[in-house]
Amino acid sequence: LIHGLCRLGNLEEAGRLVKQMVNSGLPLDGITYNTLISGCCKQGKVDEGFKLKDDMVKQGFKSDLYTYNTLIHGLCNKGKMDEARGLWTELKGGGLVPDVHLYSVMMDGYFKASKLEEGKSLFDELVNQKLVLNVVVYNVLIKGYCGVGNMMEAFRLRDEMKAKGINPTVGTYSTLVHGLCGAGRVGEAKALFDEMREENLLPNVVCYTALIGGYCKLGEMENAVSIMQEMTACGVAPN
RNA sequence: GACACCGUUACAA
Repeated sequence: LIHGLCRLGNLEEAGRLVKQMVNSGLPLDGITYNTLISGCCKQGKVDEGFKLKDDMVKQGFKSDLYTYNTLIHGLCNKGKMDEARGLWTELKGGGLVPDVHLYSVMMDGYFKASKLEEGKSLFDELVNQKLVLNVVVYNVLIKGYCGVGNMMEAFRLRDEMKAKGINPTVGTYSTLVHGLCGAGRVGEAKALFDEMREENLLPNVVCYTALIGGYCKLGEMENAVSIMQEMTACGVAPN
């Protein structure tokens, strides 16, 4: 129940449930704390999250990777990368080992803060750690390169992940479509839809919207409208 | 007690 309320952003009701638990003599456990911390961070209330972390430690629970990953994610979403890096150092000092979730959170944070080099060096570190790479890590990295207009590297990474047996997702292609459109390369973006279908991926509303945006940016409104009709014909409803 | 299962964290317009 608490998780569901947190996901909906209803921290007030979640808090009421917590009080009810405590009043009934049911102590919170570490997972419940982490759930609440995630709820706070999703609402941008990272400070509240830190208070809960202090509280859970006082109650005898250890902050684990869920705790740190969640708080670091919250900091990254606020662009507070120095503080995120501080927590990263803190968790390592406490004997925790960053996992692939945390690497992707940090990388994404650096890219969103336009710090490509920092994000890329985390990726290199991740590879050297011999942690198992996954599709999210690649999606994040590809987004980083798309964000700086380096489509060459973005596609090289797409090829690299496939070579490693990590299948791109629709999200991977949405990122690439958006990147190409941002560079005005809308024809190539449209051609990507065929590559997707060859990989048995069905373009969704995000992909189509990115492509429509590309045509709009070029002022090719008739093409934009025809894509909207095409998506509808393919059973993808515009939103 | 063992085993199994089991609630919390990351990416796209």
